[in-house]
Amino acid sequence: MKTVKDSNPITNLNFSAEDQYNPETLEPRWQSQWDKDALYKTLEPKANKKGFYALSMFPYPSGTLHMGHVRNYVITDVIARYQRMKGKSVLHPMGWDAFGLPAENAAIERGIDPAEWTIKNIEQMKSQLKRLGLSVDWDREINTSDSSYYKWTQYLFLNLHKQGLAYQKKATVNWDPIDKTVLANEQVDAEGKSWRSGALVEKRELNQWFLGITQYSQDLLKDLDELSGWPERVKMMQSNWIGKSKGTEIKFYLSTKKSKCIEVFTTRPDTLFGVTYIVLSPNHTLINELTEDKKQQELKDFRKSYQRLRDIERCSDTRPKNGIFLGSYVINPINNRKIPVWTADYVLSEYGTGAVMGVPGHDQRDYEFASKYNLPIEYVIAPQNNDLDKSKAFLENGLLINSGQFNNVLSAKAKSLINKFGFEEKWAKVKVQYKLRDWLISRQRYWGCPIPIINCKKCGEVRVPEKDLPVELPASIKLSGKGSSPLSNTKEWISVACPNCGEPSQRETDTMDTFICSSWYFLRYADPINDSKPFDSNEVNKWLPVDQYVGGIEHAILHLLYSRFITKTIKSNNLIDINEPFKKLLTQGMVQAAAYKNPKTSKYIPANKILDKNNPVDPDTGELLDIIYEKMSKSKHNGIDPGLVIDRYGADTARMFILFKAPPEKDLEWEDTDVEGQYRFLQRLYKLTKEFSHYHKLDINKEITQKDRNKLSENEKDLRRSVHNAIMKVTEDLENNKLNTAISELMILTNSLQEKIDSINKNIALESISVLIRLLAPFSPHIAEELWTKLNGNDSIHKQNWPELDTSALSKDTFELVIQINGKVRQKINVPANLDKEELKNLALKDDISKKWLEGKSPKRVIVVKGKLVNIVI
RNA sequence: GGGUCGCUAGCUCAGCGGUAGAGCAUCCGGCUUUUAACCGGCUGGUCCUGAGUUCGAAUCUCAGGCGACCCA
Repeated sequence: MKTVKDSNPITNLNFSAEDQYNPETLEPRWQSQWDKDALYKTLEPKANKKGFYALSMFPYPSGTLHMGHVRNYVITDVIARYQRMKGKSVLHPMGWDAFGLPAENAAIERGIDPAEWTIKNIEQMKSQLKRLGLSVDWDREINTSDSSYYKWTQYLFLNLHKQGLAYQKKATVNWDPIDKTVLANEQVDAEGKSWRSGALVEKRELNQWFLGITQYSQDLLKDLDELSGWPERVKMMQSNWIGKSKGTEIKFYLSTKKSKCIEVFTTRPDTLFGVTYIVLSPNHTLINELTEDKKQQELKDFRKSYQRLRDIERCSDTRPKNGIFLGSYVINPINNRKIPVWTADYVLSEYGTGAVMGVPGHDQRDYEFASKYNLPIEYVIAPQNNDLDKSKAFLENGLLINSGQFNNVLSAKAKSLINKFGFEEKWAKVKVQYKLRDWLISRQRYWGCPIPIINCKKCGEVRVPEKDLPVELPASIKLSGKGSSPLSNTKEWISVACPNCGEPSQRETDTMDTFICSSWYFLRYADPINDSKPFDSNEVNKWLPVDQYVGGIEHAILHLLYSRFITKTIKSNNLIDINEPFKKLLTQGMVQAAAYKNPKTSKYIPANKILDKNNPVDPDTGELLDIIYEKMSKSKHNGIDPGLVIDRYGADTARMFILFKAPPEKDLEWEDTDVEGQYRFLQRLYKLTKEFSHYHKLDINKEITQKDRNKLSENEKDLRRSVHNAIMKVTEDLENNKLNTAISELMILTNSLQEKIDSINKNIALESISVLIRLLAPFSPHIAEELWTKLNGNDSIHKQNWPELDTSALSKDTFELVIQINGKVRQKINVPANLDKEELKNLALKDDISKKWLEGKSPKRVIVVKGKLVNIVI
C-alpha cells in the first residue's frame, strides 16, 4: 500500500457482516469443535521422554469466576499450548479444591446441602471457565470433596499415622469465635484476625490433631536450594517461616532446689555474663512451682490479660512489655550470680524452651523490659572501635568485657568458648532451633475430609482399616453453626465397632484442614481415576515434578510448604521418586482496578455512579474522591466480571489484555481503554488475513523453495527478518514467561506485515501470516484457529509445529554505522555488513563529519565496535 | 532497624557498557455503506538524584531519595 500499488489492493475493502471479526459466534464454535475432536486430551509422553506438566493452582468453587482466576488459568494455558506446539506431550488438568467453610456457611445460613451447593458451583464455574478456551483435559477433572478423591486423602493420612507423623496432643489453639473453629497459626493474619471471618482470634486449650512437619524442617529448608526455578522471594519467605537458628540451650538451676533447672535457648551465649534476670512464658511448665504463694493470684490475673494478646503483638518491639516478678531466683551458671525469675508477655511458650535469659545490655526487648521494671542493665560486649553507648542496648558483636576469663575475646570466638566450657560443666549444649511448628490439622467442621480414626476405650486411637475407606461424610445433616463439631451430633455415624476388639467405639469427629486435600492433588492428576490406590507410581513418574506451577503469591508459604512436606512423606513411603513437587513456580500478581474512595468517609463509590472518571466526585456530597488501584473486590465496588468482558469482546481479547498489560508476576491494573486496544489489534489482524485469503488462493502448506528465497527483494528480506526476529523474541519470551513482551512482538510483526503486504510476493506474505498466526495461537487460540482455517491450513493450528527460527534470515547486508566523536553520536552512515574493524575505522575517518571535527589533526584514539560504531577520540 | 526487588515517554513495560525503544493512550489528518469504527501521521524522555570508573554509563561502583514486599 505504501510503496508499489498492487493490482489487487487488499485494504479498505468491504465485507458482509458474516465476514466481520465476530468472536461471539466464532469462539463457541471452535470450543465445541475442539471438544468434539478431543483436541486437548492428554497424550502419553513419548518413550523415555518426560511429558510437560503445566499446572494452575486449582480454585475453590465459589461459584463465580473472577479476574484473578482468569489471569492464572490463561497464563498456564499459554504455556501449555506453547509446549504442545513444541512437540511435548502436555498434562494440563483442572479441578476443584472443594472442601471448606463457604459451603458450610451456605448450609447454615440458607439450609442448602454443602454437597449440592458445591456441585452446583462447580458446574457454574466450569461453564464460565470453558468460555476462556483453555486447553484443559477435562477428563482428568478432580474434586477433593468427592469420596473417590478423599478416600485417598484418608489413605495418605493413615500412612502418615503409621509413620508417626499424625498425632494428637492438647494444644493452645486459635479459636475463631465467629466460625467457631480452630485455626492454624497460618490462618491468623498479622493483626491476629481470622483470615476468613476477620474475627479477633482467641486462645483455647483443646485436644487436636497435628502433622509432624517439624521432623522435616531440615529437609524443607535445605531442599529450597534445589528449586532454581522458584522466585527468590518465595524461597526466602519459606526459609524465614522455617526459621532456623543455631544457638545454645543453657540450664539455670534454682537457688533453692539444686536439682531443678530452667532451660533457656539463646543465640547469644557470649552475653551470658550480662544476664540480670530470667523470663518464663506465662504458660511455662514450671511457672506455678516457681511462683510464691502470695503471688499466685497476681499470676492468674496476669495470665488472663495475656490470653487476649496475639502472638505478633506480644513479640513486637514497639509495644510496652508487661511482666511480674515470681518471687524466686536461679543461679547464672557462668558466674554463680543469683538472679530473679519473671514472667512476661513477650516470651512465647511455643518457641524454643518457653524461657529466655534477660540480657538488657544487648537485647532491645530485654532493654525495654528492664528499663520499665528497674532491673539492672549490664554491658558485657563493647564495640571494637567506638565507645559503648550506655543509653541503649548494644546489639552487635564485639569484644567481651566484665566477663571474667573471657574478657577481650571477640563475640564469635566467645560463643564457642562458652559453649565448650558450659558443655564440659554440663549446663550448656549447642542446639539448632526452628520456628516452624507442627501443622495443626483438626477442624471442628462438617465440610471437610473425615479423619479416618476410631476412638476405642480399650485400644485407644485405632486406624480405620484400608478396606473400610472411604469414611464418608454422613449425608444431609442439620448444621447450626453453633457449638462443637457438627459430626459429634450424628449419633449413628459416630457409633462403630472397634476394628481391633469389636467393642462399641466412636469415630473421630474432627475433619481435616483443607490444605491437606490440596497437598497432593497434583499427584492425583497424573492418574485421576485410579480406584485401587491414590495413584500409580509409573503414572506419577511420567509427569512429575510439575514443570510449571502458576498461582497467587498468597500461597507462597502455606500451600507450597505443605505440598513439599506431603510429597517428601510420600517419597519416604517409596510411592514416588520425586523429592520436590514443583520445578518452576510463577507467582502471578493481583488484578487490580480503580476504586473511588471518599477520603473523609472512607467509603467506596461504585464506578457507575461517577460521571467524570478523571475528576471523580461523591454523587451525594460532591466531595472529591481519591482514585486508588486495589485488588478487585465487592466491598470496593471495583470488580469486573470476566463473563461480561467475554460477552463484549470475546475470550481472545480478554486473554490478550490480561497477558499484555503487565508481566505475569506483577500486579495488573484493569483499564477499559486498553482492552479495546487489544480488540482492535485482533480485529486488524483478522481483517488483514481475511482479505488476503479472499484475493489470493494460495496453498499455505506449500513450502517456499530455496531458489525462490535467493530472489527476494529488499522489502521481502526485511519482512522475513521481522518474521524471524519475531520467532526468536516470542520464543525467548515464552521460555522466560515474559508473556507481555511476547505479545508486543506479535504486534510489531503485524504492523510490519501490514506495511509491506501489498508490495511483496504473495507466497512470502502468506508464509509470514502463517508464522504470525502460529505464534499467536497460544495467546489467542480461537482467532488463530479461525484464520488458519480460512487459509486452508492442515488440521488444527494447535497441532502445528512451533515456527522454526532461521538465523540466517536475521542478518543484514548493510547496517547503519554510528560515528561518535568523543563518545557523542555525530553521524550515521550505511555500510556493508561484512567489513572488518580496520575498514570500518577508515570509512569513519574519511567521513566529512570526522574531518570537520579533526580539523586536520590525527585522533588520539579510535575505538571500533564491529557491526555497531566507531568512536573517535580527539 | 535488616533484607529483597523496583524507579526509563501520559500508562504498562523492553533495553542491562556502544544510535534511548515497543505496545497502548493522547493529538492531528484522511476515509467512510463508520458507530466495539477504520487508515495514515506526529508528538512525547535530566532513563529518581549526586559522585565515581570508562574513549563512552539508562546499563558497572558508591552514596542518597522514593516505592513495594518479606523479616524483626
